[in-house]
Amino acid sequence: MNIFSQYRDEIIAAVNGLVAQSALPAGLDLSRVAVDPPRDPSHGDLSSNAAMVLAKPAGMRPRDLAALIAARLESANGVAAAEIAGPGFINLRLDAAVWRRCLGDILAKGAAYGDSRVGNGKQINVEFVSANPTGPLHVGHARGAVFGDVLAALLDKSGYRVVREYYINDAGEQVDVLARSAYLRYREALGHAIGEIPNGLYPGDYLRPVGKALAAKFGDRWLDAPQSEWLPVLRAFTIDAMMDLIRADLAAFGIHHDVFISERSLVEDGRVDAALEMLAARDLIYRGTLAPPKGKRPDDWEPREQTLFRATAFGDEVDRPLQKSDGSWTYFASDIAYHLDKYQRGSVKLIDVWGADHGGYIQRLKAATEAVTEGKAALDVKICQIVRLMDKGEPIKMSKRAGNFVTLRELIDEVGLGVVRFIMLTRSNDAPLDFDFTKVAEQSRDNPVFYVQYAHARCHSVARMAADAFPEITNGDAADLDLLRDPAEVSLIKLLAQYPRVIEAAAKSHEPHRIAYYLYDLAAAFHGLWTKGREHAGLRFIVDDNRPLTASRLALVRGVRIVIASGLNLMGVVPVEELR
RNA sequence: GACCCCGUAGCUCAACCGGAUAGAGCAUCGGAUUUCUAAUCCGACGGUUACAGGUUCGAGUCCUGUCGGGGUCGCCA
Repeated sequence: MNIFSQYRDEIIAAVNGLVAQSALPAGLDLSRVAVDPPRDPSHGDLSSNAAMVLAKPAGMRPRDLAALIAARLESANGVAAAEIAGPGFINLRLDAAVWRRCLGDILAKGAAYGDSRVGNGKQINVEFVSANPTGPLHVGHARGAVFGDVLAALLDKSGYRVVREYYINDAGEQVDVLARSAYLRYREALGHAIGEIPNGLYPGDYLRPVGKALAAKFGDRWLDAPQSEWLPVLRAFTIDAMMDLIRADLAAFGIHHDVFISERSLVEDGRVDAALEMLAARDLIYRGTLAPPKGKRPDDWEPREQTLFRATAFGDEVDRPLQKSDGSWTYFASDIAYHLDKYQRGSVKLIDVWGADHGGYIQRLKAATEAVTEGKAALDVKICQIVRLMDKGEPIKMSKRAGNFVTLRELIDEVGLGVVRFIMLTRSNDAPLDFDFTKVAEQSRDNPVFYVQYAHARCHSVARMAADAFPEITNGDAADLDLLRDPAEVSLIKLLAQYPRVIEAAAKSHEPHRIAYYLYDLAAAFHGLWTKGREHAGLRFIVDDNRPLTASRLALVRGVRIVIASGLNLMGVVPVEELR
């Protein structure tokens, strides 16, 4: 039950009633009618802009229209008052009983509270991580990994059929570099001195075990063989090893993908050719020469004729190359085939989660997706800005070249899985994020993970204490929610009632960080009520000589616990019951 | 030079498809502790939402331009 959409329906019913009376013209566009919680509590419980957005098409003054709608709402179920305010807002005040029913609903639904059907069973494909199979995951991947995973969870909860997907970039130059790097480690494993790893190859130690495994499997078979012979073999072997590494990292990070797709397999199965033929048949591919970039021109610029996709026909800046000079496909070409493939497997909504450095690539892939699916699939690309690792407010210097970059595994071991995941969602995805090792280990209010976990633990603590005071009270007790009358209690329930709306909005806007902010607010409200009980004994959750009141307050605490646990679970963070 | 993201309190950031008096935390100052875990809470201070125009009943949010920070820029992914 989403109280906001429920009363939005009431308002629309009221408008339709006025249309039926011919008080309003038919055919009004109701899509902009919204029902929101007002910022200022004196504006009631729910606030709607209906009269303001409908005034012009209805040919009325906003406040006059608001009066008509409000008059009809007065008699709506659960409405205590419908007032007109400001330029034409309709403010609804609800019966206290409505809020108590909300709490009852939360308790009844438990973990299913907040589920919705807005996705209507539609299949949606979320592609995330998709790190090159050239090494273990590092902090740079962590943010996109959490973002994609939680977005997928959010869409799942909102009634979509979610496909979580990882695209393996195993067809380009990078994996050849990887194979040559592994070859050196293979020589090393066979006792040959290899010296410094040459510039441009992967220096990481993680390739040493691969070298040993290659030596164990092939002996000295490739030692004096030409590169053309060993490269494909070593490449396949090493990619497999890297993907094993990455899958293990993902598992340690609590992430599961439903589908892993190999770029190479798309090329080898002729899927790229097929996709490009579809475009060619519609005259969207041609041979041509691109103009050099304006302003800063690369030193070695010379005009070249290339195979180009007509991206400009779909809103991109320039047409984009599909083929390298050696005849192989560019990454872009196989990506076109890949996105067509996602569509053909049943997803009309596609989401890609990328790092900020790929921002310049969005337009062309949206253009290509539109072209190759003939406008039937919509691609949304979410960009995650960089994570700056800090310690005590000072940036930590990292360089891949020196091999001292922080792996995802090290990060998890150092601060814990839940902390990493939560912190990654404490910023909007398109803002850079500071990850401070000192701060996230702190147990204080400016560490949101701790703060929210503490609220959850407190809920459990109260339940434990209550079990001592009233051994006979159980979770199954039918609590009389009418006893929850303190304004602070009621406003806590109102906050709980917003949860389904937060989930829906986060899912719709593809912004999982909203859960983190909501949970922080909820935790603050709960801590506040808790402290009130210290100051006024009558507001304690456990009231020694009043069993019925204690039972109803425990029900409220249970509601808080359910919602915090639900939000944390969505974020992939395990709610803790104790913090000691 | 072009394109994308960002610019909100001293600092780090929110602001729900455009809504009413722009909100939190930190910092600063002042309070609350015989505890259902004070690892917490309450209050005060703090704003020309970078700047200039525009759209409209209404703009931090949308459009145009300027300035500043970051990212990207023909066969890397």
